Amino acid sequence: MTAFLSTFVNKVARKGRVSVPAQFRAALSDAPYQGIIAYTSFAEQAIDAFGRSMLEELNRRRLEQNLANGEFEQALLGTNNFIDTIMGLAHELPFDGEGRIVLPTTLAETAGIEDKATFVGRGSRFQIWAPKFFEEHQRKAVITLRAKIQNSEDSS
Amino acid sequence: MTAFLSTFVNKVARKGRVSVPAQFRAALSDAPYQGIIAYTSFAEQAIDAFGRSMLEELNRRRLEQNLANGEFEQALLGTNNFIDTIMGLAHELPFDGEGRIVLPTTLAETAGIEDKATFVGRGSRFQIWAPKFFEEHQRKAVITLRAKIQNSEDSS
DNA sequence: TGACATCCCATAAAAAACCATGATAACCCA
DNA sequence: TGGGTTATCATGGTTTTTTATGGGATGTCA
Repeated sequence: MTAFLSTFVNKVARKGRVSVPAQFRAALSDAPYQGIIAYTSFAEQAIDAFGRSMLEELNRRRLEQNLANGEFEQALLGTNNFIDTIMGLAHELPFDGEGRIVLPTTLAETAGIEDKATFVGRGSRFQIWAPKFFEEHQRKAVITLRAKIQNSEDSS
Repeated sequence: MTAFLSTFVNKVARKGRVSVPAQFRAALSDAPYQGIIAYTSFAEQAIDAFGRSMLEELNRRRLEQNLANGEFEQALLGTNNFIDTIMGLAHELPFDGEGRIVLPTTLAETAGIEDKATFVGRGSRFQIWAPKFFEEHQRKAVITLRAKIQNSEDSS
C-alpha cells in the first residue's frame, strides 16, 4: 500500500504516547527513517502528518531550484513562505519498537486531543484529530457534499 | 542532507554558551567539521546558520556560475555580492564536548538574545532567535499563510 | 600573572529502547 | 466449514540511554 486510507481511533497514553495504525506504518515501511513528520494544520483543528521522505523532497527541490538558478539570496533569505514556516512548525516523531509516537504537548493541545486520537487517511498524507472534533467535521462534510450533489442533479 | 526541523528553546549561560539541539547536531553529524556557520540575518532580527557543507556548496555553485558565464574577473575579484558579504560576516562556531556553541556577543546583541535562544529549523539551514521576537514573527507568519490558504480555497 | 577561552566532569530530567500481555484478526488443516 | 493455532496489533509498564545544563579545572596568550 502506498496511500493513507481509512480512519482509526487509538488510545493516547500518559505523555501523549499513541500507536500509529499498522496500515499507516505499512505505507511508510519502505522509507529509511521510521517515523512521521507532524505539524498543526493551518486549515483545521487537527494535526497534519506525512512521511519524512515527502518533506525532504520538498526541501531538496526548493533548494536545488534556487541554487541552480543562482538565486543564492532566495536560498538564504526570507522565511515567509510556506515551506520555511512548515519546517519551523514541524515535529519529527520517530516510531518506537512497537510503532508508537509521542505527540508533543503543543500539537495535542491545539488539536484538542486528550485520551483518544483519530487517525484519518488523506491519500499522500494523514491527519490526527480529537475524536469529537473529527466526528463533527465529518458530519458537516457529508452534509456539504450531499448538498452539492443535490444541486448538480437539479441543474442537470 | 538531513533537514533542520522544528523549534527548540534552550538556555543561554554566561558568556553566551548554549546547547545546539541534538536533532540539529544529528543533521550535521556526517560533516567532518563539528560545528556551525552563523551570521546576522539580513532579513530578520535573528541569526542565520548552517553547516559547513552548505557554505562550501554555495561557494562551489557561485564559482561554477561565474565560470560558465565567462565572468573570470568576477570569479577572482568579486567582493561586492551576497555570498562574499556573508563570508565576511560569518562566524565559525565549533561544538564543545557536549554539543554547545558560544554565541559571539555581536551576534547575540543584534538578535536581542539574552538568557534564552530559540532554534528554528528552516530545512537546509536554521535560525537562532530571541524567544519573544520569534513568537511574534511566527504568529504573523501563520496568520499570513492561513489567509493565503483560505483565499485559494475560496477561489477554487 | 591575569584575563580569556577551551576542556572535562557531574547530574537531573527527558527521551528512547526494552519486555510483557490481552485482544483481535489471519491462517491452516482436517 | 469449523475449530483450533498462530501471528499481529494495540497497549501498559519498566529500564536504559541521551540530553541539556551547571560548575569547575586546565591551558594559553598577552
